[in-house]
Amino acid sequence: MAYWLMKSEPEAYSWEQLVKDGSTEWDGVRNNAARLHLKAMVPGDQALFYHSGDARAVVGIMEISRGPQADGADGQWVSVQVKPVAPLAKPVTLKEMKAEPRLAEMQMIRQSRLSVSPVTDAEWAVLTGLAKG
DNA sequence: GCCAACGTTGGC
DNA sequence: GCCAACGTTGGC
Repeated sequence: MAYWLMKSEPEAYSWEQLVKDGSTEWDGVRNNAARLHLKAMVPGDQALFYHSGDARAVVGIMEISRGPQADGADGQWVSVQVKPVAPLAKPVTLKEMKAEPRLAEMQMIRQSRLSVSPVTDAEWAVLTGLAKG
């Protein structure tokens, strides 16, 4: 099983909204690197939900509930379906992540604009550990 | 409000 | 095919 990190501005679509909705289509991604990550997703994979903008923290864990399908008329882009698994007991802020040496190589730290990025098993363990406080 | 990073567009 | 200009994202 693979791990991912997906970001959204809470003003656009928040974790709370996802919980309310029960699941959502993660669409509108129009970046090639992010597209490749979406295409690599398999149902059952887990993903961190990161709030960008003012919040700047990982707030919850999602599961990929359906693999990639075409997003848009030209078939060039894809979306996946996600559902919430659990909120983090304690959100992990970007500041904490940057202060943690074991997360220094995280793709989202190295390339902050990338909206969908892979997370290694080790990084996942560290991050969920931080979330327990 | 500013700026860095990065992607895209368009002229050549 | 190159590269300057421009737009967008996201952190500070």
